[in-house]
Amino acid sequence: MPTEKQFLAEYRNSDHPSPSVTVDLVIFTVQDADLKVLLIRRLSHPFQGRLALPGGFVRVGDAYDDQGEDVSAAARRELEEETGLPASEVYLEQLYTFGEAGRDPRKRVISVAHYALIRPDLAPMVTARGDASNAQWHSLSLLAEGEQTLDLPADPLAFDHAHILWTALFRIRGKIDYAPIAFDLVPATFTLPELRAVYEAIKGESYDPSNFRRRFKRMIEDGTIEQAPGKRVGGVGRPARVYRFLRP
Amino acid sequence: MPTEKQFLAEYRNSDHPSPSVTVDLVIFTVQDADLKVLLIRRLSHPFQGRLALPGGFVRVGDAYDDQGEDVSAAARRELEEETGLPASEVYLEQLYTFGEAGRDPRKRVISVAHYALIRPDLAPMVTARGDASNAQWHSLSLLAEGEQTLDLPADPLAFDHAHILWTALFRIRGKIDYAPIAFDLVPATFTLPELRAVYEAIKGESYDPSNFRRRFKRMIEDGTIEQAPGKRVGGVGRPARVYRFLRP
DNA sequence: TAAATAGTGTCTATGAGACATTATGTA
DNA sequence: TACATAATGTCTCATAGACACTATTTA
Repeated sequence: MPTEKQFLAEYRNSDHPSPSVTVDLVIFTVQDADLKVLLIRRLSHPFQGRLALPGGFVRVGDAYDDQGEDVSAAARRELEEETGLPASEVYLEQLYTFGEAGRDPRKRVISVAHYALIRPDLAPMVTARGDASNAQWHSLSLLAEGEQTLDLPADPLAFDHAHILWTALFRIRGKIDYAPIAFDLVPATFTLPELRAVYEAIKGESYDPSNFRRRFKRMIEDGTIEQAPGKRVGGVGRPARVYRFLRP
Repeated sequence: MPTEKQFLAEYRNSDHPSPSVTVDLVIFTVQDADLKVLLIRRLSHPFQGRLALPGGFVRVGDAYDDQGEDVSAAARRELEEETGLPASEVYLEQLYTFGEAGRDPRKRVISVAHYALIRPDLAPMVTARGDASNAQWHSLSLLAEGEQTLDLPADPLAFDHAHILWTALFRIRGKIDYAPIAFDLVPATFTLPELRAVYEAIKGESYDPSNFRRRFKRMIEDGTIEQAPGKRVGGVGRPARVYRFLRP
């Protein structure tokens, strides 16, 4: 009976074929009360010319003492490569793993999809970079209203990315009701109307301003958000108070 | 510029090393008001002799026209192999993908964890089979009370399986509040006290029988559950009415 | 001053927690 | 009949929806 050490020393990889594993990213932001997602235009086959989610391969090592990068690290790395933003400034979470055979016509690819939330003050930096990233923000407002499929007939997404995008939208719609993810879609200081616009963009429905206010009045009493100095000036109408989210 | 067809014809797999992909299963049942999970005793290295979650490799094909089985199909297959039950009788859902480098000391393995819910009338069949499956039900009642780590010091689980198990428990604790998963943990006909025992086992807290009853009175009015003929006889005390869940 | 938007107050319906009370079976 | 458990009823409080009203800014 070998010891565990001996077993590992003699272990050889089996000869079964292995899949490739990728991470795909559904990167959201809210600009002008409008939910947007970052998509790239594919330059090569397959699905050449189609819009697609940003993503890439998980780097795998075959050395005994280096198995490569964590899947979560691959997601962070891709996020930084695609947006130019440090992952520390972005909310990033694993979404779901899409592992249907044939979802990539080239070979067996299993995708661990993630979603990310970009604050609107950082969103313009993503598309204003000089480098070769051809990523653009695309509005989801048309889709959110009709609850239709996310495949616009005129411009369907590559691979199963419409399915992934729909899954991500469904996830944040559910999660915003019980987790403070809306604060990752407003600037560090924000007004209650701005926060409400995030909820309305994600849920695709309007909220009563008064009742929405009351909902966050409790968070002020809790100490989860606090009033910040200054007001939002410049627009028409009464300026709104400014708040800051205190991450627990 | 090649067409997509030409591109695919000329496509060759890159020479990057690929990971192995497995599915691991967190299989729950509730017996005698007690949440239980199905674990196997590992017979070989690594972690020989330790308890572990059932699981296995996703079968991957390298032929152009056969990329192997879907990840979800692999989970169903493993579920049937480990339990002997048809997957159609079991609730099965993807949980999370665990892709940390080094989580398997042999080589890079990415695990797409799933969880399953077995009705208590089927649970005895899982462990009463003649074949070589050395799976056993293990109670989680000790762990649920103290909210401690799931690694019992005396018998820690193999790999990162304690982490996976904790993630699954956390998931069903949240999901039972808004999805009808409790009905997958009672027989086809059940009493309200039986259903309440499932909630109490999963949440690790007790429910007021009266308020719990009111909560499901609405489902009777909705038509999501209906009264079934007969009563639960045999025990002491007043026999309880029997209900049936009408899957929407 | 008018328009626009921010913020407050109030009425009501619904649902949950706590707990007393009644009903129906078995030993 | 005593006991155990199922089922019902009630009181109270917290919260959400609807909506009327007040406050503060700009044009």
